[in-house]
Amino acid sequence: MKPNRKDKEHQIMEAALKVFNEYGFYKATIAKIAKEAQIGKGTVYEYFDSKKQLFEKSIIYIKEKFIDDCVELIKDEKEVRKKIILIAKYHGIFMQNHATTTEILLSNSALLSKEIIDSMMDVRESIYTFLMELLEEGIEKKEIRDDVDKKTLLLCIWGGIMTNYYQRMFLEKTKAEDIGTEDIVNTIFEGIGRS
Amino acid sequence: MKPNRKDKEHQIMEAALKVFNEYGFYKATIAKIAKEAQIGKGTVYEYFDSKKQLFEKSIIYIKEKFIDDCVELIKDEKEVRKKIILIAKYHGIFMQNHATTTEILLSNSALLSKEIIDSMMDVRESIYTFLMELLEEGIEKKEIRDDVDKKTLLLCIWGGIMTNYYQRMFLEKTKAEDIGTEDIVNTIFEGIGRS
Amino acid sequence: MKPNRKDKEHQIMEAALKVFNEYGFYKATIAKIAKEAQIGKGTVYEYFDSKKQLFEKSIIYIKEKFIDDCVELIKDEKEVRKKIILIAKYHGIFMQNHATTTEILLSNSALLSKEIIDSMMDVRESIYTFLMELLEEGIEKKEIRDDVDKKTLLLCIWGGIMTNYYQRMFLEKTKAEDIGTEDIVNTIFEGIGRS
Amino acid sequence: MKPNRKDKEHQIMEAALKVFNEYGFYKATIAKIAKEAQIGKGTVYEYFDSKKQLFEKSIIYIKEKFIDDCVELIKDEKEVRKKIILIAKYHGIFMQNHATTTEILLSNSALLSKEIIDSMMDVRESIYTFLMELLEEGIEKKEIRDDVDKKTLLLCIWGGIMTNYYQRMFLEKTKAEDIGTEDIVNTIFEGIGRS
DNA sequence: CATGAATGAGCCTTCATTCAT
DNA sequence: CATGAATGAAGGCTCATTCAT
Repeated sequence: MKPNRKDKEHQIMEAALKVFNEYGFYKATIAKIAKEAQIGKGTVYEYFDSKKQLFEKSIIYIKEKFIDDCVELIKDEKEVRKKIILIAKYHGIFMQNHATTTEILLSNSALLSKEIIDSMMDVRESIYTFLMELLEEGIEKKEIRDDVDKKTLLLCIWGGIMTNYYQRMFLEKTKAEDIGTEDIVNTIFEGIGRS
Repeated sequence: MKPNRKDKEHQIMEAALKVFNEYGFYKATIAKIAKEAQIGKGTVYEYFDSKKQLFEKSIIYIKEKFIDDCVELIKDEKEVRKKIILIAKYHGIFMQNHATTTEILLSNSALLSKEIIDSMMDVRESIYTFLMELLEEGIEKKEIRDDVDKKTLLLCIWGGIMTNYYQRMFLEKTKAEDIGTEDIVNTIFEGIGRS
Repeated sequence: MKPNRKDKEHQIMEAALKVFNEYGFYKATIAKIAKEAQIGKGTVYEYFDSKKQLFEKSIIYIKEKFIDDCVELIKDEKEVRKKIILIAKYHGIFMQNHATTTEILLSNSALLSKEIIDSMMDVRESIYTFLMELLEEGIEKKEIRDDVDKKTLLLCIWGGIMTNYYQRMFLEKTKAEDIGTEDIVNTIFEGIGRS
Repeated sequence: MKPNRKDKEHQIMEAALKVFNEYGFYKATIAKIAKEAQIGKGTVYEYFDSKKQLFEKSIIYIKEKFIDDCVELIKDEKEVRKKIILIAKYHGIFMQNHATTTEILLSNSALLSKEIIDSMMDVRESIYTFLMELLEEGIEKKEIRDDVDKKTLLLCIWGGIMTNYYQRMFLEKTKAEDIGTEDIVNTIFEGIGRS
């Protein structure tokens, strides 16, 4: 069974993600990516039109992988809060392996030209769509309050988790598995104010 | 009264922030910055050693401006929750004017090479230090719970606010002044869970 | 038979020598060298890391060519004095074609930054090593006196020849083949003093 | 007595020689020279039209100083061979202090653009003119042979001395005063061949 | 006169992209 | 299909020179 076109595309995207991750978009070079993928530079252009397109397709690819993994991960869990904890944990592991790229997807971007930022919006939207379904399930199950704008809730959850992970992992060099996810998620659920 | 060295430095940094903002670090060119500042390319190098240094000094400059403004803004307000609302609102306005650059400071970065990311840590730390003082005041005044790790609380607050603003402003194109800051902050204080 | 990597390197170095020769190191530009070699500017960097490296490799290349040619030239000549005459003559021709560059190798340098001067020492040393062998042969054959420090002898021979050629060719515009090499070498052998 | 125009010119040229010496022509900057001369950059241009002119006037200045010093130094010496030894020794000291610049004058140049090389010819010529007078004196006094072209003799003497000094001082890091000038000059007078 | 801030031409170097093999 | 040699546009940075003060 010889590897088909899709396999090669994946192989290139995996390499690209690794290199984008290590160097960021601008300092990542096609040469480095090709070397990482153990193919020739020209071959990259057989599968992708440009560096920009390779980047975009790579983050879409990784996003889909992330969402698929999440769906699988939470399928046996009933409680929404616990699902969120599972996703947050998984996201931590994911970040550890995909660092920069993951952030591009899930957190706020910066230093990118508007052009690149635009190319990431759709990806963010689909993450949010996935999370929104979870949130609606939580509202339905009366785990989550229904008296506040849902998008606001979503962004409070996600922003709280993301920012905690980002700070802990990238700035304080804590390992993903050592982060107290439960505390974070509980804090977001229960609020920071004194009741 | 002829403009002195500091004035020119500020003039260049303002231009730099505008251009970094518009194009991101890598696509911003010294030529563009010089043109924006209405000076010659060489002049930039009379005041800054390199593009990297100009970037770093610019974000430190804007951060200090942001913190100074915040201090001024909240000095007559007693309640910490309201102080946070004021800061969140101001931050929205600030983002509107400094967009990308502000985020570099306040949100999560991405796509940057590790080198640049490192240069931003100190800046982030000083923002967090400022916010932490606020949070400790809130704990003392019994507005904020004291049974959870303070850093976690801080990151939940800030992440929630930032992510909401980011999404609303950059992705949904809402104007800063139209964002329901109170709802966001209240949600973070009261939690997203059903009590 | 397509040209291989070595051929291209040589092609670039030949062009580089021509341009360094014409303009000196600092005024020679990669653009000029590339144009001379009839290739793109970027191609130069496929074969050499930097302008400095290109310069260094070029002078090493030309030195080796010079020494190889000399070895070939003198192999059938028995008398050392005549070998030296042959080398001096060949050196004149060589200078005519490589002017500045040859001098960098064989004469005294000047106006170079210390960095560049350093990079030339090894090259000079290997020329001297080659000539020293000749000199030792001359001592053994009793053609050359053995009561004076050998390095001093070497430098008197070479300095006398070089300086004569330099003056004649570059300052008086005499053609290499019109220089009375025998007179020069004889003068050095016999001394300038009245016996 | 306020310093007049000539004094300031000399002050600048002294500084220029120091800097040209340290960095070579191309890496020497007007900024460095002005700083060394403890004046403003603009002031240099009050006295000299361009960097090139400053360089040329500086080497002419130093050459005249060198020749004047030599004339003074040898005025009480009768024997030409000893005069040459004195000059060679003084030249060594001079090189030590003016290194690169001296060489530009006295040895063979290299790596310079033709333009600069041309500007040095006159200077070299006047050194040779001075030495030629000495040589003619030697011929008259029957210290030096008269059966060989005088220019050839001159260049053999000077080339032998210069090359020895250059090698010893710059490549072998010997101090000027430790060089066996007598051996060198004797070798040139007596020849390198076995009599 | 003296100054040094301002300038922009110019150059080395990088790298996405192309294309002949 | 796969390759990687070749390319040239583009950008950071330097520095001789100018000129307003």
